[in-house]
Amino acid sequence: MSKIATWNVNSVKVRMPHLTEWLGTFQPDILMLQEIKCTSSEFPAMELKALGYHVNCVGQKTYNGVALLSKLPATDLVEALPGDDGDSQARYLEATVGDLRVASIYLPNGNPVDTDKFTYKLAWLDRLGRHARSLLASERKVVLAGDFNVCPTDIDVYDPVAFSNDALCRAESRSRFRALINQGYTDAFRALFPRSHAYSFWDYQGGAWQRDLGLRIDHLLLSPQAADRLVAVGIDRKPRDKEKASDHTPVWCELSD
DNA sequence: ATGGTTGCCTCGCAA
Repeated sequence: MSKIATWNVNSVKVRMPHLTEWLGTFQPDILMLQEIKCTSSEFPAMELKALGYHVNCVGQKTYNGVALLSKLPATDLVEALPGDDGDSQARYLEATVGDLRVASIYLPNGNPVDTDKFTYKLAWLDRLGRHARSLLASERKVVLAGDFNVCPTDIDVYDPVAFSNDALCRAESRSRFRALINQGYTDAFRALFPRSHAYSFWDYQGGAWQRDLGLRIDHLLLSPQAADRLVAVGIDRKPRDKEKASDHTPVWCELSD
């Protein structure tokens, strides 16, 4: 059995106490991190190695940044989403861990929608779609995990009307996410909880966490070979309830061997 | 009500 999780930590340096505690109690085999908000050389690799994890990351100064923690070593690393050599933002890390091909993804937010940020997001989603198709063709167990910054449907957002023009909910974003599903990827959480309103992100503002005004934007997408092994999935709300919490909380799944 | 909060080598920007 493998426990695989994704967590947008919103600054790994600030979140190290929560991260180390969560690793110790949950004991994931693979954890994909987003928004580490530091360069690769600043990443606290030594402390995480001391907890029994192999550490790989793609960082940049101030913004973005993704990482991969794994109990088994990671090989054959791809450190940027293929398809645009001019894209220098640290948003993608893919590797082989055991018999899994995994990717840590931090998709562009895309707001405001009347700017080039939205154009960049849609282009990034198109690139991800092309690359995801090539991964699917490998017929391996693939897990695309991360902060997709897409609410797939209206049940994934606490106020669909208020968010209807937000980049996370716009039809252009949802159609591209749905295209991934239509290729053959399974949204792990939705596969086992078809109707539940469960969120992975709550804004820091306005008491959103206390009022459960959230969005489900962190996802685990499984290739058919991985989806056949899916035995459990969940959203661990406990870290979000702590002092100095990230605005996201971990999403996890278990795959049988 | 154009508010509110967090993190970043900050005096605004991104989320």
